[in-house]
Amino acid sequence: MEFELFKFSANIKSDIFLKDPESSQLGSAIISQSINLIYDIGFEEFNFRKLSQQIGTTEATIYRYFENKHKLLLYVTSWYWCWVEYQLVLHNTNIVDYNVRLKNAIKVLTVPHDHQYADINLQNLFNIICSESCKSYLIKNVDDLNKYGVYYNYKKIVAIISDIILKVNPAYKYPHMLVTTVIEGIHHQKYFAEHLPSLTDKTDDPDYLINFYYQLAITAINLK
Amino acid sequence: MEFELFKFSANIKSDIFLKDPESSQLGSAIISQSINLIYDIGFEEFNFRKLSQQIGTTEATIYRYFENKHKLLLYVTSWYWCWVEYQLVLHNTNIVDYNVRLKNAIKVLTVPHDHQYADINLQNLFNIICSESCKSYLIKNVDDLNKYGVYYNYKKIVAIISDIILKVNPAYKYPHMLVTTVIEGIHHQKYFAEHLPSLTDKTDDPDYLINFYYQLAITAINLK
DNA sequence: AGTTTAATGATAGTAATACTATTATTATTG
DNA sequence: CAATAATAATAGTATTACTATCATTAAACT
Repeated sequence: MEFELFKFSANIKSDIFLKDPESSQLGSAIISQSINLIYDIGFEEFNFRKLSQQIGTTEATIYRYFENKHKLLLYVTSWYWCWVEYQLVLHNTNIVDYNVRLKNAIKVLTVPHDHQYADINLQNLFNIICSESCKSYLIKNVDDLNKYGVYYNYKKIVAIISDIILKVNPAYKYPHMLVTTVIEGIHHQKYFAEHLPSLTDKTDDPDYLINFYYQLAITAINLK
Repeated sequence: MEFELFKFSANIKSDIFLKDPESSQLGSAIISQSINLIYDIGFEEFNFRKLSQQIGTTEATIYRYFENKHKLLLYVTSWYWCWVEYQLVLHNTNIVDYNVRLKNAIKVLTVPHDHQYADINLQNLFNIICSESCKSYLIKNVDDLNKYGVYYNYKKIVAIISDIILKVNPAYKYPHMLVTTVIEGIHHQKYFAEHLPSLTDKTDDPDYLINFYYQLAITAINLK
């Protein structure tokens, strides 16, 4: 009999999938292998035929779980935001200082703490979050999808961190803007550091990103 | 006989195209109509067949100008950065205060000043820059493309504004990071305001974005 | 144990996409 | 007016993004 403090289970809107991938081993394989395959070949080159070959199943079977590869990306990014939510709870329980909470949040958003969770490679996941996650909403049918609540998990993280900001300064006017600027900024800087270094300023300090965005945020928030 | 103070001509790396679209009327139509068509249907739905029908030419002809639709997007985004460079010159000539220069730069990045240039709809262009431009580098072959200098125009804008920042504070450590955070932030906030409003904080003030990012930048830069 | 039900595998097929190739026609240049 | 280049017209191919069908296996119920 196992004893678990937190049982992590992704809380993802059912409109994203046709059949819940958490309901079967094959479903789990679809998610974990998608992450690895998208990491290897990129989302544009990724398709259900290649994925089915990697898993050892058929294209038709994967289509029973997801309508198309875009919905799968939506699932993977939602899973990531669930994971972040879980990490935020872990890192911020019993922390009373909201400045520290904010810094911890930025820390969670900047590095994947662990290497592996169940069969999911968190390093690969974080990598594709940086390079592919914005493709889940930068699409023509974003408004339709949004009606079905498919961006719920991202919005929730933004709301949680916005609330921390408002605890630091209840009069601050732009908490959501600041949060999304920091989140998307982190993703971009990670990507630039790897591929377009002249667009960023990577240093030897492993915490340079955390420090940059924490400084940016905290000074903006405390501006009178 | 026409008299022009500035003759605007895009300075775009020839590796992006097969045949220079500025060299013919058809080429110009390819660019201007691409912008309108991508604006209408989004980059994923956009293809050379639809574009050729809109222009009244054939798919094969467009393929003589561009290898594929991704290169065309690269051309359009590069054209935008050329336009921004031109606007920066226009707005910052004779401005001595570098704080003002920075604010003007952010202004240029936030709103398309004019409505139309030649046959190009600048409103549509700016709109697709916000939603599609990051797809020009968030791709698997980014390193190959980068070797050919296809991101030259974006890098140049980042360098120009970074230099302004360094004039404000020569000791500032992260000028490029700050500039790309602001640029990509502006694009995201514009998009969120239109499609995912709970991720941003749009106000009645038409200058709220300019003010937010100028404040953010200037306080970060002047931090001792 | 045996029957129903559900999930997956195997296979096939279609419409659309992303091109490439070929030849004819028109426009431009020398 | 000839030569050259650009475009139009047409056709064709490989791949992608699915959908459909039916056989097989596994799970669940009685």
